[in-house]
Amino acid sequence: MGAKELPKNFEPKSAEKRWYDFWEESGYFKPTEKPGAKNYCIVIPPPNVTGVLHLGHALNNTIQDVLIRYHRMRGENALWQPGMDHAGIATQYVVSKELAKEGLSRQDLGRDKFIERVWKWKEEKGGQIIEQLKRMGASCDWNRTRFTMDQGLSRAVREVFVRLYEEKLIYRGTYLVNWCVSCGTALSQLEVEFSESGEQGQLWHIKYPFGEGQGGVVVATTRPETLLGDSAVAVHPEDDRYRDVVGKRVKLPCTDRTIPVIADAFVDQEFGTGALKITPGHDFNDYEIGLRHKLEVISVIGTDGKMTGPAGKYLGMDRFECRKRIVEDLKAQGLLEKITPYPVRPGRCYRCRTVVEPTLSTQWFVKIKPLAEPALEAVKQGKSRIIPESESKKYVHWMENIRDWCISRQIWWGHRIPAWYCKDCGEITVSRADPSECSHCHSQKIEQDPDVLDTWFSSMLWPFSTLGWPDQTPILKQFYPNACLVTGFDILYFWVARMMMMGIHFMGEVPFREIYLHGLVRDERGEKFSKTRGNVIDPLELIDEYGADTLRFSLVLLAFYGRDLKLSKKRIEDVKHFINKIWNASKFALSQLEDFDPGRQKVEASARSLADQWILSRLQQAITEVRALIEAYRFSEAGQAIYHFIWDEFCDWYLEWAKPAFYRPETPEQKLAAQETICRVLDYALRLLHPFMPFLTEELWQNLPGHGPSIMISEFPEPDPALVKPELEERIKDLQDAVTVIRKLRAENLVPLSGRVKVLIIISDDQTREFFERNRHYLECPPQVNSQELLISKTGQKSSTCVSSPTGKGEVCVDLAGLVDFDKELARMRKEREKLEQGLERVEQSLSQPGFAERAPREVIEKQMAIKDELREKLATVKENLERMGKLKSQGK
RNA sequence: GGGCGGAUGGCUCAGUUGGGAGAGCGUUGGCCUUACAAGCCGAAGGUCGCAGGUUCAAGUCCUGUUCCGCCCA
Repeated sequence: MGAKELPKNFEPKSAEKRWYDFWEESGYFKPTEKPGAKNYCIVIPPPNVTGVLHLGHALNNTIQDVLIRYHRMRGENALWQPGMDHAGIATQYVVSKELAKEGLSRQDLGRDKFIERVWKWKEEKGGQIIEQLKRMGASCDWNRTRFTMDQGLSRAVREVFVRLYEEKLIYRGTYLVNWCVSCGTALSQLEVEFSESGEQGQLWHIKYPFGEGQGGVVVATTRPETLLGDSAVAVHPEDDRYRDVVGKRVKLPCTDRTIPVIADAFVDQEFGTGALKITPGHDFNDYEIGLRHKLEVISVIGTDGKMTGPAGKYLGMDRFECRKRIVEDLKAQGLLEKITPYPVRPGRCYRCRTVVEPTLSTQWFVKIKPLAEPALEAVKQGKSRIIPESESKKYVHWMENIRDWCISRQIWWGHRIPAWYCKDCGEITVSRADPSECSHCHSQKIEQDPDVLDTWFSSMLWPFSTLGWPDQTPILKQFYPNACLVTGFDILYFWVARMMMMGIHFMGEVPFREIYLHGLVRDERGEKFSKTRGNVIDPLELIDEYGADTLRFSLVLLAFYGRDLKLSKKRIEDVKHFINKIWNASKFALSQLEDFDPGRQKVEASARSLADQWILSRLQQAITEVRALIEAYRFSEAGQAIYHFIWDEFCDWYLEWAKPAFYRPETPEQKLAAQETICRVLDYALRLLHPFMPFLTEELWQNLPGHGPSIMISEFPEPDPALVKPELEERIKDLQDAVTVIRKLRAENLVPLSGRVKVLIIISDDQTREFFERNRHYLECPPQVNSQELLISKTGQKSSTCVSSPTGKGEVCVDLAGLVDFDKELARMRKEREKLEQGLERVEQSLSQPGFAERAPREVIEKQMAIKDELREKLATVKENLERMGKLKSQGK
């Protein structure tokens, strides 16, 4: 080998840095702007500015990179638009924590100073994830990186808010909302999480005595402290137990109020006592019932989680403390009937895990139905295709049951709501530019709403705001709608649904042609990664240990269509082995190509050997498959197709068959043809693999004779029909079958490769026999048999010391020269016979099935007949051999 | 409670208009065969969750059922 000799192993660290810098400096990440080329745009799901790379990002971005590299290589104008999300609550939390270390709160700093501080934090520590994505090999156009709080994107937010307000699709009102007492802000429904298995709670059975007379009604509740805000007790209208009670009034314990007993069909008669306390101020269902019955809404828990004025003597007490006190007081009054354990599922803040308190509050909302309907239709009509299909059902279901969206948040970091309240006339001014006076009475005493918008309000504009909207930029025209969105199905509602609504509403067209939703990355036991479980794997550590390509390909192989994926070190090791295999095969191939120049040395197709033609034909098949599978978002199968082609076909068969052409060429043309073939196949195989393993493939490709500037901008392989040879493949298959049988017989009789054997192949069909004879070197070459000792014949003269087994086209006999273990061989053959008999029985049964001949299609009948014939022949061979061997054994030979 | 999905060799999963049950890993036997022991060549291993039905033919379609997962209430 010459100067180009490759190192023993692939060294990911140096290759990754080297090639990534090279690509970026060469400007390969930018769209090519080739005139006439198809536009292909993916916008990145913007990671949080506070985020660090986890395996979910790794998967998500690997898939996007596969797509974008694939389409780029197909010659399309490919733009992968990167950026980050300002993550309102999360970022404010991080910076507040930093401040706390200095003994400060955000209130100490004041709003403006705090915001300044957040920006400073963002510049210094935010956005680490961008650098981490680069380590994954992500080929985003980094010059176009956007941030949701950037000026441009903020302008888009304002434009959208104002337009929706003008269209009366945004309104302000006082309703029950999910309130986090710890974060001090309202949350949307989606930001409230429920624990998977429920939590241990209790059910308190409390007696509400009748206002007059004896007795009372017993209610069961998991939240006794809310009774202070009760407005009624409800029972089911058809509940006989309470028929006489409806309309009466009961005394509300711990207060001096009485409340009515009402009838409402919402009540579940089976639950508890069948009587439900109604607290419209602190429960969503009760709120609805309250509306139906015009009940008073009483807030007894404040925004700080402490009891309020209407709670009477419990004023100022924490809500959980109050629960204990209420229970004690009820006990003291003899009103507590019993306590039973009961699993509860309290809603918790997605950010801080505090139990969310439904609270009456004045907030901004988006009236969602008018926006949801077209977005629902778009998916139903296939304008945006959700992949996998099953996910679109969830989308439809969600959209059909969607409720108004609370968009105001009582935090500081985010897009401030562009609404100003007039102190004089009380009217609201909503404006694109900061106003100096009230638009109603021109008073200058106006004050901006202190709240900011839900972070999703800006990210829902991402597919067009990143491209310049509200300006009608050329790039917006070019790349909207985006070709594809790749994201996890966990944010289908949060993000995808909202982008659909906004895209259609403001751009008049769906934001994406296709939406690919992938699963969650889990650990090897199928559990979610979490800090509390302690099973978190840092992708960067994996990259350090195994290389980015290994991680990428591992994720791809596991990313089965529509499923969560279970990652383990073992799977990663497997891919490491595959990479090593590619490396070694390439090393071998390149070592044979040192004197080869594809530009100068033209090879006639006729000079190609059978093996050359075969591997080229198989390559076309691989190309066709990989293209189709990528386009169908079947990444795992695409990866497997490449794996199979490279390992099983290229390495295991072709390289072995090509070796004689390199080591002992019969003619220079033969060697040249093999060189041309190996060069071409390696070139194309690397290109097929490039979207999945960008670094390894570039490293190897740059060593190929006649390579271009970068594999990244080379053309993705297209199948060449002229090279597809199904008949040749069939005949090669016959050879491979024969080789496999020789190997099998050797292996089962423990004959090492060093042990010489004589092989006889009996083939009655003249054409096949002649083909075998002409290509006998292929039977010898993965070295199973010495050429002098291979006999191919029409009829057999089997020696007494041979073992044999049928192949599809004949019979293979291996002479063990006295080494036959008769018992073992007889056992093997009996098993072989048994299998064939079973198979034959099955086929014959299906053939003899009444109606089969009349109703089955001709090709099925023919196929079954062919199978039957083959099995029969094989069975006859085996039976004959069994008999022969039995005789030999009894003769004691 | 409602919606959706899954159940196929020890494990992870393929199986695309119904037509002789597949792959990778693991297990196991044998090989240092000059690209690769991170390798090579073999082998074993499944009544396709259960019960019905449609069909000449069901892992594949229909109905019911059990378990598991996810989402929503």
